[in-house]
Amino acid sequence: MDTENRIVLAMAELLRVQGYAATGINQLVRAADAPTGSIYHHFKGGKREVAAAALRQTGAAYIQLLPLLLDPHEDLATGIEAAFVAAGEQMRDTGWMNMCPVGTVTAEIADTEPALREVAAEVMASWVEQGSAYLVGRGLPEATARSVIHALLGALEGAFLLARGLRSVEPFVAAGRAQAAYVTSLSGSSRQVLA
Amino acid sequence: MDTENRIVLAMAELLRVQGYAATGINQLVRAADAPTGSIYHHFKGGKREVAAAALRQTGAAYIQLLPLLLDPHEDLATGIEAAFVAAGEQMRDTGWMNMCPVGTVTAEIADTEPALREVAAEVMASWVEQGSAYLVGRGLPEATARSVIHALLGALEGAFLLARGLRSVEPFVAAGRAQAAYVTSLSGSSRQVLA
DNA sequence: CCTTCGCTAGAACGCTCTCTCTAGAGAGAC
DNA sequence: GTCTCTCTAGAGAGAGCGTTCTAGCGAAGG
Repeated sequence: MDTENRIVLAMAELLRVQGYAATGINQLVRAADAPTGSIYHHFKGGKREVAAAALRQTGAAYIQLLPLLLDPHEDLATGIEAAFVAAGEQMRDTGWMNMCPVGTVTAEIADTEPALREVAAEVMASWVEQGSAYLVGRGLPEATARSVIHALLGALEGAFLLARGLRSVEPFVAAGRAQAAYVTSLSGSSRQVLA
Repeated sequence: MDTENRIVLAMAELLRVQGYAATGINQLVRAADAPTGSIYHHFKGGKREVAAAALRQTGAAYIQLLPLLLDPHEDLATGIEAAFVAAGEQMRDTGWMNMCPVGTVTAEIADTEPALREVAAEVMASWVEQGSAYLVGRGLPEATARSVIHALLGALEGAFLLARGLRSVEPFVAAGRAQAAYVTSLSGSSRQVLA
């Protein structure tokens, strides 16, 4: 793998685990096994630009998990519940590391690093776009799909946060149950969001 | 107000806005208008101990909002939906600052500051405890209440995160709608979680 | 062969960080 | 008064930060 990619991947991993401010260039140098000079050669914007690249790359990768996890289930609600449980178990099995650098970073830099916050917003917006397109494909009306994907993404990021603090899969199980019930209620007796 | 309290409050505010790693002692000194010496006099553990106190204090304060926001509504689901919308509007009106230091901090320090992570876990556990007690008081069975409060807290923290990145109230509206539908489904036709 | 150029390499700079240390102000006990 | 003790006050140490800079390696082109 080339150096540039190693740098981005190492940065993504560090952001995921400890956020932006706590991640130093020296640490990145060690993790990516690349000299300081190379980092500034490939990313003239320095630490900030490497972080932006890492957020974009992992953001694009993560949303592809949506169809991967939900396609196998004919019933959307069942698939969602299973996906949340799976995410929780994976988190537990990897020592409660947060699985989403975008989530880890957004909170801490939103008011101190405007450029990075915009990158995070861009990534999240693309999640909403692609996610709601997928849900439309699964039979939800456009407006409903947008609302559901917002709720799903929020519940997922929130579950990561709680699980990371509590070191328990319970937030994932509960979130999956709630989102499944919500989605079920949409196609059930009342279709109030459809209008 | 005495110095010790000023320090804790200033730290809570800084954590809320920019997280733990990005918050420096000098910044805290300026914000709390207290000399460096005083900080280390009151908190021998330094920055870490101040942060722990701030997390505990705001954690205790925040859970008290639950009855405050939900008591006025006879229907639990309606109250939840309204509370989410209100939280979103307040966040928008305060310039999209995250309203929860615990959430802002947990992700970034979970793997680098074990002592603080434990404090965050303590705070979150007390939220679950007090929150589920409240929901039991509102008529939910014990096990259901625990699951619901996990889902609610997760959805709330997740909505903060998304809203902070996207600078939009849409995550709050969507989360409120989803959680309301979930709670309604519990007392509706099917009581599957009750067993 | 030699030149060019993308990239590696890491020393060094100026700055900021957390924390320690010494000095003294101010209130209360006697 | 004066002794005591809590707390204020901020300069300074030592480490680490992000970034810049110069030097040179090694493959491609002529």
